[in-house]
Amino acid sequence: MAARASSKTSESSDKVSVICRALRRAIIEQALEPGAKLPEDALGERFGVSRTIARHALGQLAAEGLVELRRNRIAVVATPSWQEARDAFDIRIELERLVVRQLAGKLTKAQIAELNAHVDAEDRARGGTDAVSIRLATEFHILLAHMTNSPILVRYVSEVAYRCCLTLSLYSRPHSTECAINEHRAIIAALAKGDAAKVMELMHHHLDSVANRALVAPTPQRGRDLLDILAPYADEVTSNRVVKLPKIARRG
Amino acid sequence: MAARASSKTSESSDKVSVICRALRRAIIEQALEPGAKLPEDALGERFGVSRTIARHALGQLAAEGLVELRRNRIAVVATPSWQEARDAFDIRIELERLVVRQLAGKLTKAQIAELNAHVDAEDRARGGTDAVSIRLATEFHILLAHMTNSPILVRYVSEVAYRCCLTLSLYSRPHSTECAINEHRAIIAALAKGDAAKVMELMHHHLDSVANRALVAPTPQRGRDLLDILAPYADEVTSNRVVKLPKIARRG
DNA sequence: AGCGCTCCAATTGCATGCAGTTTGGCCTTC
DNA sequence: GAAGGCCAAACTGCATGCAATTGGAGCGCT
Repeated sequence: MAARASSKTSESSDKVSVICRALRRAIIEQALEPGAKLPEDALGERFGVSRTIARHALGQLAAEGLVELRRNRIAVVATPSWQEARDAFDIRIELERLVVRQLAGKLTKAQIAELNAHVDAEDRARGGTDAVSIRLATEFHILLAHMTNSPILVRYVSEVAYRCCLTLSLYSRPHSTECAINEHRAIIAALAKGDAAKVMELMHHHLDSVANRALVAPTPQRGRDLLDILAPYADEVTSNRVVKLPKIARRG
Repeated sequence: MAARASSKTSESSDKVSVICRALRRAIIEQALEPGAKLPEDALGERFGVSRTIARHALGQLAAEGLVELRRNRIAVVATPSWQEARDAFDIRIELERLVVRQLAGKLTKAQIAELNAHVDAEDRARGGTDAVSIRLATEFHILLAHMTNSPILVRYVSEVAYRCCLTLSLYSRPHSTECAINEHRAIIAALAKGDAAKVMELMHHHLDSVANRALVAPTPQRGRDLLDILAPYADEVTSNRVVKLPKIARRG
């Protein structure tokens, strides 16, 4: 029997949603790097909509954590700190353990075939760019979440997976995706077999190793924002009076 | 040592954010029941802003799952199905186990005092309305999440806790909050003692029992939307051709 | 050069206006 | 009296316009 009865969860076809999807994809494929500016005007013009719509889309993406919004400032693609990246992975591990726990032994043959087909696609994409491989790997996890047919779970897994994607582009060294693909296959096998404990363990290990491979170390030099680095020092000052520094250069 | 260095995570003071906060609170205190209509005009007038802003706020709340938005239709306070409510609690259990796992043994004396003070407040509020008790209980959990100082975790725990709040107002029988308060105290004690496994178990049991006390059973009668009830039946029909019924009366 | 100042283009925050869609009542018809 | 069609009011989807804020170029001073 299928994990649950099917139901639609796709986003509506508002102009706002269209822009959200486009930006989301651009971000996770690293066409837009973390820190990239996203002026409302430019987005509106690019997508043929008014600034109102672009603004609304940015609001949605900010709610998902993909975009940072500060009052009266240009929106930028989010630049998670190393710690936030690690936190995201920790949350992701728990959520996806829940996913596979619900799914173990409950998948139809068709669903298993769909999963295998996806991993095949990942395999074929191994020659391509890293960005595509990462996107496909992420989509595998989202596909799993969809099969639980819990819209809330889908939403959270998707969001946190996208965030992880984002951090991979920030902190990851060019990494081989082969073992990840094998781990995907192992997860499918354990799901089919119905061994919940085993598949939870597999998923945990899989995500943990992806995180460890990517988040090499708290390398404060690489892509970190100066203010983040100084934050712990500033915290020791009375929070109102900010330390006066000789012109802090923020990354453009 | 504190769980982590402190940092601000509060929402900005946009008009949009103000409206979001107000609506969120109104919803979780059941001033706005699930299904209540939220026309943009009315909200704008009530809060002294334009429809644009009200609309944006509704978009944010929809992203949090507190509001349902359908194209060209009046926004309504979300009406989660029983299954969605159960899913929300399942996710919440995992997230909050993560919270206490990170917090066990890492709290400062000041933080423990803050937690105790909050539970004292819960105690004092026992005479008041159920809505206030539920809100305070929820805020205890959010306070815990804040102490991890992981913004992502705070966001997810808050969201899912609010959603649970919402479902409590839908499905819960008037329930006594006393045992919940005692469980909160037990969690604080275990956190102070630093017994991670124990406190995870406590949190799991606490949330599970809240869920079980509230989500008594798949009672299709109470507050459920007629279309939800009929959904499983409709699923057995070819999905395109909808069963013709003699004028379905939706809850107004 | 390096630092501080002023001013203007770029950009956001928000309200309003118009067009298209839905809703709910009324009227006709059976 | 019930079913169905019609129409106005209500409401949303979206673009545009205006005021306020920002940040960076240019300029003078040390």
